Amino acid sequence: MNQQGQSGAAIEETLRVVGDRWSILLVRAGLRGIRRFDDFCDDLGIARPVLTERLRRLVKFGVFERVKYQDKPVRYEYRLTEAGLALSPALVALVRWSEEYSQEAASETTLVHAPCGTELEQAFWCRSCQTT
Amino acid sequence: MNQQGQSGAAIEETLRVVGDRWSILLVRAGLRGIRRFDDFCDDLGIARPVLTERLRRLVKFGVFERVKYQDKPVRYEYRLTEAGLALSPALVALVRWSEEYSQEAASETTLVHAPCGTELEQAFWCRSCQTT
DNA sequence: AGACTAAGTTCGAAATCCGAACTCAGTAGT
DNA sequence: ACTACTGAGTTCGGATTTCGAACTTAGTCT
Repeated sequence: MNQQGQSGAAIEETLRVVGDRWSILLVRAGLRGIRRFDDFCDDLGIARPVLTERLRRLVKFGVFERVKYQDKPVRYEYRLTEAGLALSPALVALVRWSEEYSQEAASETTLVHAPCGTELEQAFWCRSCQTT
Repeated sequence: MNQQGQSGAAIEETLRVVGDRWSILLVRAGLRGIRRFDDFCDDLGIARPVLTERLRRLVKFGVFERVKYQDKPVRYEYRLTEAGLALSPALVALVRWSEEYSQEAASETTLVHAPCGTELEQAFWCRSCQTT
């Protein structure tokens, strides 16, 4: 396995979208089913004005979408888009890292292969060679 | 594939270490071979006082180590530790995301399987079943 | 001596973040 | 019809972070 090309702008690009202290946490909350403004607020302890700004930005970048969920008093909630869901491999990698290398690692999260129960590894996979 | 346990504190843990605007960029610079203070500074355009603070913190958390590389005028450089290198799967996942979902995606980075030249995918791999 | 290198520090100005209180539209209870 | 409540925000002044530019320190090179 080797690296080619200059991954120059690629990470900057992603970090421009989710590279602040809250956005990744918002995505994780979204993955856990949180959708409402006040719930994000309570769950993360983020300040309201910052939450407003972050959600707007994430909507602009296509990570969340703002969906009307009732009319009488018009109310909107925020749902992860396909692009937002696609961030989960990155989140998984970050969780993994804390489990293996963080000193305070007190967590127990594991991903398990449903058919056999073995803990999953995250690896590079070459589909044509059928090897890692 | 299914998820178990509450990944509650796990991501917060990682983000406490690399969750600011610069740390992940510093790790990426480290992976590209950058080691010296001024080079990090020039490469990222980070303000010097912030760079000082970030490197110290990353050393404290075991991502970089501060290594003396000459005596006469005592000079130190910063090298990624094993834990720091272990962040690369997360970086790869972030690069991938920008390639697939970012609007401005102008990048060309690919990881290639050296033996056969096929572009690598990132997937979950169950070692015992030998399947994804 | 004078210029240069490299890793930081110091400083005041600018941008962000924060909590707490407020707005707005509508609903529910008495 | 008055009051209380809900939920998605906005407004505000103060605290924290970040910034760029200039400075320091120790030692080398000419």
